[in-house]
Amino acid sequence: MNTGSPHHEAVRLIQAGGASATAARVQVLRLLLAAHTTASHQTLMQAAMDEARPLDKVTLYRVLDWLVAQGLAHSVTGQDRVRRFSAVPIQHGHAHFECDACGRLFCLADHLGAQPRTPPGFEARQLDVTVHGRCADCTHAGA
Amino acid sequence: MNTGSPHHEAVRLIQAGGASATAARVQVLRLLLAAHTTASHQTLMQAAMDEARPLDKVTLYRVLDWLVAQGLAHSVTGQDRVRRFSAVPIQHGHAHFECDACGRLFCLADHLGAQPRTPPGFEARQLDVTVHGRCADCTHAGA
DNA sequence: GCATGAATGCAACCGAGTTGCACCCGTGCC
DNA sequence: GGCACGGGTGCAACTCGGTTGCATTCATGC
Repeated sequence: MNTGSPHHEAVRLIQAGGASATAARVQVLRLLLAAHTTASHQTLMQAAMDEARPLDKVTLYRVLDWLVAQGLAHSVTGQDRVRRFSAVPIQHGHAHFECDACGRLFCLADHLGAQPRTPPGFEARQLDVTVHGRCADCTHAGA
Repeated sequence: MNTGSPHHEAVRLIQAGGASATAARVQVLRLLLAAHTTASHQTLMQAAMDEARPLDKVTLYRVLDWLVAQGLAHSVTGQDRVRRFSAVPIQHGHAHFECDACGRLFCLADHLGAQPRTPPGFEARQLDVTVHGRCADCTHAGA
């Protein structure tokens, strides 16, 4: 198979779960795979527009939710209250980096540290670590 | 001084910065101090209503922003995209616990683990750790 | 070809948060 | 006492991310 093509890679990933690879799903997943950082709903809308295949915003929300439910993407909510999505497969417990200057969110490869102790009775299930600061671009631009 | 009275404690904290302790500021800070968990904007609106001293929502937003700017409160944005506020003084690097069942956010006393490694060029400034799971109330209710 | 269900598109809606502006009220000055 | 001034407050309208309801389209199995 042609794993070199982002399009076919997206189709392959979607069909791997036995689901039908509809145009919208393939397009969104392809855009997510192509994005180097996480992508917001708005970014994806714009990207779809740019390639002359505009997506309905509701369809986009539904496709994104579906991708997250399928484990093909994951979402992070930034400080600006905007959800951002990434096609990185869920490595449970990977950290994020949020740039305070440009607002972009990056997935970090590094694993997490120890989980903080929770009060008695509290049942911890997942750890969510976000590093705030400046991304390489903004550090460079500001220096 | 009467540190036993939440009201006077709030007045003292506000005036410590040389600012005027207006009714709205004292009321909001008092409500925050009285809350055992973090409080959302809506919670505070309701609490103010309950004590027959309703607050304008804009005033509340402005007072909260002011309190955060003064370092008298801090805000956390949950997965539900709602900001929650706490009067706990900023101990840089304290973690939060977000209950997936009831949505409440708690401040954890425990310190954070090691900061994940960031890619080259990235400048880390602050670490934000949130544990997801079920709070004591929800664990108890669900069992 | 046709029934069926999932996926899509459109419009209207919701809720958190913001902005603009008028008003109030305490303070300093004459 | 009257008045200008400025910070704080209240109201209304707005923005924006996201959701819901519903009709339509499309793929799929029979």
